[in-house]
Amino acid sequence: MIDSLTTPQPVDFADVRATNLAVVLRYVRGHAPCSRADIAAATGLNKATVSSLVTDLLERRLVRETGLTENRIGRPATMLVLDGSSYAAVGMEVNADYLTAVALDLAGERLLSWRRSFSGLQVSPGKAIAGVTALARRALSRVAGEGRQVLGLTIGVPGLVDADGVVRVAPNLGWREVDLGKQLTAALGDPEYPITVDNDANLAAVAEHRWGAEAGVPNLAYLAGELGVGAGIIVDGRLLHGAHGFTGEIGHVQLDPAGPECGCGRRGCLEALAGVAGLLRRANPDTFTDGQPTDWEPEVQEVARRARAGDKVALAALAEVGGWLGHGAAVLANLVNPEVIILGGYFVPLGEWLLPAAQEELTRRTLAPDAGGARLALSTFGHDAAATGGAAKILAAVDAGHLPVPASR
Amino acid sequence: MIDSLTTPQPVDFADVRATNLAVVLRYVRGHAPCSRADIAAATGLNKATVSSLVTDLLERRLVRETGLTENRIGRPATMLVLDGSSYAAVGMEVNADYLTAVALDLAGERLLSWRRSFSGLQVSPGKAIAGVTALARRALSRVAGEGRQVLGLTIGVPGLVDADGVVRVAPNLGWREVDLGKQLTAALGDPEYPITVDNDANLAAVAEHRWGAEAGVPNLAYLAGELGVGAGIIVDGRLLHGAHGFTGEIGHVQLDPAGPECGCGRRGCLEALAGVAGLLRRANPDTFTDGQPTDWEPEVQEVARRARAGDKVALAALAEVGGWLGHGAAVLANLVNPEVIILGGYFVPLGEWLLPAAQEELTRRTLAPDAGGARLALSTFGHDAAATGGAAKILAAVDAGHLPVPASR
DNA sequence: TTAGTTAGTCTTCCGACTAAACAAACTAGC
DNA sequence: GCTAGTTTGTTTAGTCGGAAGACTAACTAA
Repeated sequence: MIDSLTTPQPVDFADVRATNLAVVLRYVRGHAPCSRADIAAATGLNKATVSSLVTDLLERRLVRETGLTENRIGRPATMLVLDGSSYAAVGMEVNADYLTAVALDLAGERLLSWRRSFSGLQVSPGKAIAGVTALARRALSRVAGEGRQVLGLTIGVPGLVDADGVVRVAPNLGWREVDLGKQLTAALGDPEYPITVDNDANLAAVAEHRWGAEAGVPNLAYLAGELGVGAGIIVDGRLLHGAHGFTGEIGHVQLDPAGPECGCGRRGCLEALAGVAGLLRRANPDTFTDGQPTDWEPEVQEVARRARAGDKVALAALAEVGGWLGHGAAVLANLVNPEVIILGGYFVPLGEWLLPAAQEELTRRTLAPDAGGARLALSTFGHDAAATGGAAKILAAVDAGHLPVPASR
Repeated sequence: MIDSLTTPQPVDFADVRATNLAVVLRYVRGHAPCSRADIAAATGLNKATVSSLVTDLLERRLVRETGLTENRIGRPATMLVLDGSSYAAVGMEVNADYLTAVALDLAGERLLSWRRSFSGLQVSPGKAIAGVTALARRALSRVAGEGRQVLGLTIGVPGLVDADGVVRVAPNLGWREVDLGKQLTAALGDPEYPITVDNDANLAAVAEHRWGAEAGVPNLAYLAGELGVGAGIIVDGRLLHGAHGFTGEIGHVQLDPAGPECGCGRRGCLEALAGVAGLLRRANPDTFTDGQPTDWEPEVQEVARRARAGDKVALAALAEVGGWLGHGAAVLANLVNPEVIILGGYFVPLGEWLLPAAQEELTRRTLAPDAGGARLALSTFGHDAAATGGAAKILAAVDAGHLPVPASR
């Protein structure tokens, strides 16, 4: 169906063409090498129409003929594959500990995946943006050097990002009211392609939705455990943004009024119970100090090592944190009813010990576990989930019909 | 733009026509008496196209010429208004205490609003469905008697309703796995129009979104306080359904592990703290007994009376419940970021005393109250919010392009 | 070599929108 | 009262994109 909920948005032929081009493009993406006849049969479009659409896509270099023909009875088919080579989408992430840049070609092939250490809290927003710009420039010139047209750049930030790309608050970067989108656009010289900013968990959810182990599941949530805890929520195939773009802020939902103190001033927030600091406090009752650890990865690895070795304190800490994680996941499950909740961040390396307790608690707390309960799963992305999601978001826009105009010719 | 996220869904001229018919219809609905020229100017459609579309809508009797012409320079315009008279949408609600039926014409005018007392818990699902069917028949024959074509029937149920219209669990009706949609369809003799089932809070949210005091706000939630507490969530203009249709089940989110016992076996769920029983327990510490009150309205009125008279116990109970209500609303606000949370059910008659504490608590608990905080508001619908929403959902489908085929002629 | 099968293109048609001219119906002003 | 001006809505011609089906191409099988 045609979407027409927002008021005066008439439709004409260009829209029909764009939509059908996108339909064909998506089919080619999803069904690897396929012929025009396949497309016509599957989509219901007329053979002639498919031919015309494919010609258009070939001219735009979005699709390529492999020449290979199958070996069956009848005339052999010229097979089509997605031609990623002419385009690239760039995703980035700013985090307390690192900057990440990922570039994907149109087919989703990873062109580059860079990571640079970075101290978000120790530099001013201006300096941070300079660092981001530098990394973006390198990534952009790399893909441009390969002759690719850049389709867009999306950057993920751990904080509240409004609809205009302004970072309203990012506690773990020390940012308030930073207009990252505008500044980055200016620094990169107002390029043609769109530059957008989004919450990191939102982007990670998009990555999972598109290329993760649970790709294609229309209702999923991504729950990221880092210094903060945030969620990205996809319902009915759409990423939720809400009135101001601040969905999924589950980190400061209070689970236990008698719980440990949280940075926000309250007690027993999910973040305090199941954020990195919450785990490390419990796992290291004697040595833990309350300053936010900038680079917590070694400490998390140490906890994993102890758990593997059977350390009682570590195992108890993991079970308890797992329980709170399940409690938090249950809030998500009850409110937005995802089919699967994908855990990211430090939950992944410790998943082996967190998951059993978390899944049990989650199941206990969902109203109809047999019918509506959510599964927990571990993210298969590494540190580049959000950056990959940023690139994925751009490719999703192409799939939705915003085809790039042919660059040369 | 044309919506094409779900995979193979090509578009042709019929879709273009349907979309543009809907565009014109929505414009007429929103801009009361207006001329063809107005529509063309506002939508960007060509005057000739608008004429053609309007002719089509006139034939379908969705729109009517008022004949009235404005008194300005130039040729007078023939004004168009929505013609509700040929169609009707029926919404119903099954509740623990009553059955409701509402019929609206296409313009949203209320054709009937009936309420029948009913004891959900004291009759079998079969008997209950017989009662629903009887009321539905009366409503349907009434609107049919007025010469109206029925566009659809939607029925709201306080419980988990899956995507197929099966009521999986409805604690306050004592239902499990009741295929209400199928049974009602059969009982009404497989009519042409769609018969659907949805959660009552979901439907109430639709009603608010369409005709409430906050109509048109694209991000809103409806929080219903009855025996249970449930939410309907609209994000970016769409009602959330989730993987199984079980969104908004906030009633058994635990806010206080040390709180009062809840029917679900845990402690301190929002429902136990801020459901009707939770309030009455606190307001009547001496006389309250724990059986679920079937008809709680008189008792709520009594609490209101006492509050008005300055009764300390009642005021303290209301302040405390208001606080928990704000806490629950904050969970909603942090997860799905609505602009406004509309309170329904018993929260309305007691809103005067609940709101201050609730709003304060909500504001305290949202991460960026200045930027993303949600407002609380009271529903302006009475008992027929869900039923009205059921009818509204059908009219929304018409607005989205599912135009009825012309009945006669 | 011929029959059968499948792929893809070509041609014709139709439906829906645009553009621009035009007819209709009014007001304003001399 | 007549003309000029203005606005509405229809008519006509033209364009675009998809559907249907004939047709060509290229192969397998026997």
